[in-house]
Amino acid sequence: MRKVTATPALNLRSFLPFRLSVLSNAVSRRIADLYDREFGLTIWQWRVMAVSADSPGISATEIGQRTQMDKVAVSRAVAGLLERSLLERKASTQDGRRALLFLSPAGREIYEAIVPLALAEEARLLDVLSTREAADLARLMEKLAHAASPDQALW
Amino acid sequence: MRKVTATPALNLRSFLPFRLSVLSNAVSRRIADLYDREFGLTIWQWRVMAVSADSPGISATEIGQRTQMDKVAVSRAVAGLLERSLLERKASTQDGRRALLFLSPAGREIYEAIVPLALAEEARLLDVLSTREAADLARLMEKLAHAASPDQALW
DNA sequence: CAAATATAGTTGCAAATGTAACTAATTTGC
DNA sequence: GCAAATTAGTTACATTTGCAACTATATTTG
Repeated sequence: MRKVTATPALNLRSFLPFRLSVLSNAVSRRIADLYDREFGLTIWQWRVMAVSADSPGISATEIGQRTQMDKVAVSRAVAGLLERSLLERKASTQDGRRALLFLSPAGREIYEAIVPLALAEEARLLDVLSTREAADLARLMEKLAHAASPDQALW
Repeated sequence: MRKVTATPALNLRSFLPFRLSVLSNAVSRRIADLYDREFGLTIWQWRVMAVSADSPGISATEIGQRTQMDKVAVSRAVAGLLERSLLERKASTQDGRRALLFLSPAGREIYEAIVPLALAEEARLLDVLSTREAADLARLMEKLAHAASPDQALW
């Protein structure tokens, strides 16, 4: 009797990591275009602005934790925003290493202009799902996030 | 009566494009580590190998279409694989511009070693979902893919 | 309280990536 | 059947990214 060693099939098109990557890139590209075209911002600058708006006085390290950016990426995004005076920085009085970050008035203005556009873009995507489906998706992604990175909360 | 202009809330943590990006990165990182650590392959080299295994004699352009890689990325991944003799290339007799790509025996050997590991990694993720949930996820991602990129099939 | 260790953030350098220009082969349209 | 336009794939250059080393401040420990 001949031994048959079947190679298990791997079809890229149905391989979850591949699909996730392609979908995420397609979605990101659309909104990155939006931020860049309209406001000259990178995705990372936008993320920094978003958490700074949410938590004025946040530090770069905390931004990194919340946004899953590494500290170099945060540092560079912050530098770009300071350069354009969209962000303001004060040294912490308790800890001279930390810098507290705040949106400047100009930064807040841009932030408030972007928010509705970003939400509209998200809504455009979610429009193809029912309320129930959108909730399911969030729940399933939550589970996957936990499986992919058990030790740390991803968001 | 004072006019109140409420800024709509945007919480990064619940913003779909952000979540997708973070989840996709977490998943990709795990499997990229696998390909790299064990076999010295990049994700793009792995993708090229996967479609070459599936469709021997495929061209670089077709690989790009199937994997959503741009042609420069394909060209570089192919160059790296040729360099290591994991891939073989013949000119097409019908069209002198096209190059037909095949896994070499060594390439096939590596491919067959990776497949079970990649599938195991995928299974490890999908383990946290029921069969039903996994099917739902695939369906929801399909819908989003269509919404994100209406003109072209993403996979 | 001084030395060692840890943390916040930046900088420099190498590798990866994207864009545009290019070569070579093919197809189109007159 | 030949000039113009198109397509496959590579190369060159600029930009982005990731990692390690660095500076400066804070904390720990003996």
